[in-house]
Amino acid sequence: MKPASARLVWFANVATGLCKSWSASLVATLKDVAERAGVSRSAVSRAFTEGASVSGRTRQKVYAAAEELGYSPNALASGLTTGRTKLVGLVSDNFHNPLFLEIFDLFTRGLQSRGLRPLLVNLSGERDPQNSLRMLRQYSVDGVIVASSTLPPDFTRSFRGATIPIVHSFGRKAEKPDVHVVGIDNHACGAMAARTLLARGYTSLGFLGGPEEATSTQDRLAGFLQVLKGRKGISVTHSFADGYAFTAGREEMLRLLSGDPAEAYFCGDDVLSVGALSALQTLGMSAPADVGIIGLNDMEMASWPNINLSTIRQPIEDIIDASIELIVNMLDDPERMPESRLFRCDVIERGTLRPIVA
Amino acid sequence: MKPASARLVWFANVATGLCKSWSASLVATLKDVAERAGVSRSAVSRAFTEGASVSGRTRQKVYAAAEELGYSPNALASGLTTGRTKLVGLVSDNFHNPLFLEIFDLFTRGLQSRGLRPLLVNLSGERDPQNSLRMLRQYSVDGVIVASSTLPPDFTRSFRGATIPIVHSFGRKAEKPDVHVVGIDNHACGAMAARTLLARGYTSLGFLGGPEEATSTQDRLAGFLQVLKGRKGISVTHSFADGYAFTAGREEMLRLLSGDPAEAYFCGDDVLSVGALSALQTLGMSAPADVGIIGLNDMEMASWPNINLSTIRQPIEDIIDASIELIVNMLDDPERMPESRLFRCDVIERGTLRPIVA
DNA sequence: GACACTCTTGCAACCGATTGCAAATTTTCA
DNA sequence: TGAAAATTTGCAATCGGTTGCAAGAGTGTC
Repeated sequence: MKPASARLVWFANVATGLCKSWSASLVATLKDVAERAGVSRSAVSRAFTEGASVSGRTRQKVYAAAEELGYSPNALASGLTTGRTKLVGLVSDNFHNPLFLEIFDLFTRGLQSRGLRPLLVNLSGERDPQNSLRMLRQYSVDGVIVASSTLPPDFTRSFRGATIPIVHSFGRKAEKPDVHVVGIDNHACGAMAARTLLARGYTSLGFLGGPEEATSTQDRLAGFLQVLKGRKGISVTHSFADGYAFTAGREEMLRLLSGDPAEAYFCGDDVLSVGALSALQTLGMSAPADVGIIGLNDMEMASWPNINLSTIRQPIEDIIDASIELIVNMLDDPERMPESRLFRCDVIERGTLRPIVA
Repeated sequence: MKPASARLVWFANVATGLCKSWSASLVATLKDVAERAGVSRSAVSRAFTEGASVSGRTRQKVYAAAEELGYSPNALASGLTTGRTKLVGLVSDNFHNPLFLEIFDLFTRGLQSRGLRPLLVNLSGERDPQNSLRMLRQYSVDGVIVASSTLPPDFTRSFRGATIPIVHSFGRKAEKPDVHVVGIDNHACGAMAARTLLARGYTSLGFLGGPEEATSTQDRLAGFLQVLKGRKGISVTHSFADGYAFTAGREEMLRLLSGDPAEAYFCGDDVLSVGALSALQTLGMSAPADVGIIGLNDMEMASWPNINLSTIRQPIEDIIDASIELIVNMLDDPERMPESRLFRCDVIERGTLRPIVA
């Protein structure tokens, strides 16, 4: 069970060129490098550790030997002793909303640029966090990012007991959250949508939400209603789509249009809006001529000229940057008090709402 | 540096309830379980190993102790000795084509269901595989899946030297590939597109491809041209978009329409087609009335009623299943001869081509 | 040249598991 | 009942690193 180091040295003595390709398969270890450089294993370890006590001369020798052997330190072995694996769990349950491709792109790049590695976990309907938590603990991840706007509040709560740094991105804000939350104020966004529609003179308004059990849906609806409640001359209705997905939005809008639709709808997510627009189109209608539509997120597709959706922009770059920053800080200070970090949203004027009335 | 096991036992003696929450933070180890169950560490290890030699009685004792301590084995430590981490590198450079969200969804679920964990690597423009390769080696991944239809052939070639199981999904087929390739026959798809357009009576045909350097673009074009070359009465043109993305497709189609456009275009990817359709719409035109469009992939969006794109379906589920199956097989037999595994594509008739001429 | 001080280095224990081997136990069968 | 066979168990070495500690080398000063 120890051919690697033995054989390696042999090849290393034969020819550097050959060695290079072999070292790739029978991976070189600390010990191999130490022997080749004529120093102790500790010396090699220190040479690869920022700020460790090594002389320049030793470091040179070590680097040279490492280069020849194609050595690079085993992150898992070092994680075993240091307790730092640089692995970060990236947990999500939304693999159907195109926005999340943008989100994964930003997360992976952000983590990579800080030397962290995303271990992707697809919840795919699993509501019990215990399995994921156990799995992530098995891999000794340094931290966990949960990216989801739909998970029930107790999902992340389970992580509280475990002293594992966690941030919930796109989660629900709270005065005293169980874990760090980075996202937007969904309640305020709902209110913003309501005011936007009012300013354009709509008097019969509808909320076409995502799944009723999603916290984001609940909060957006609550904010929407709070602004409108009790206003005279304004009627409000609301209903929910089956999920945050195109088809769900389209179906629900088809259903609404078959009855007595509102003048304008606030859709709980852009992907729902796009579904709703498709429903309009199918019935020979369009926005804003027949029905006004405002979405939420400003996903890339919203700006496509054939969609041109008026929406509320959620600053996903800021949210993701802040999430990563929080995780990184927590690596040093895991006990840090959980806080909610919220970012402002803005209305993006495009072509699915009629203009503001004077 | 060894408070975990020591303290843990103490708590375990005090109260099981308390212990549970603590064991979550100061993670219990093999040793803790062994002590609590009154057996050796080997026994505990064996109790958690499928098919190891343990008596039922010991196993019960161990499970009971493990349950009380909230123990689950450390995957990294075990990976260190067994050489199996159950980590699989999932490498991609396409985070802008919505199709890839579907692809990531399928990959992560497929891997997870086989007990493997995806370590996501975002190439984000990096053309040199050495960095990723080194990184993946550092984490001792059991295998690597490269999911990309655009990477240059020598990207995966670098992995050949390393005896690390690798499959290239959505890659270019070859007689004797450097690594396993799973995907479609892009050349055949190009030919299929050409024949589809001919059958509908188009006489002036265009290829609107993705990036010229992408192997998939090159092969699709070659197949397209091969069918059409030398046919009299048929004219062919081709050009390339800047990337596999909406905007790129739209821009290129706008450019084409400002000149002397063909009667029908084969777009190298659905997302380009959607961009092209948007361009038509902007200029007050539509498909198939003014220009015919056929795409490739059949991404979810292609079936949305307001897009309704005629396209060639790529069976991504099959491709992904086969890729995972290959990786799993290679865990046992890493030296397995690389092969190309190709799946058939089918034309999906929707609304952007005129009907077949009699 | 001797002494005190700082910087380097190697030894050896450790991280949390696995596993070959031999001893101890149980089972089987005459 | 007893010996042989089969099963279970623990010891100790190992995987690839890290790190506290003490010894060794190097520097500066008088």
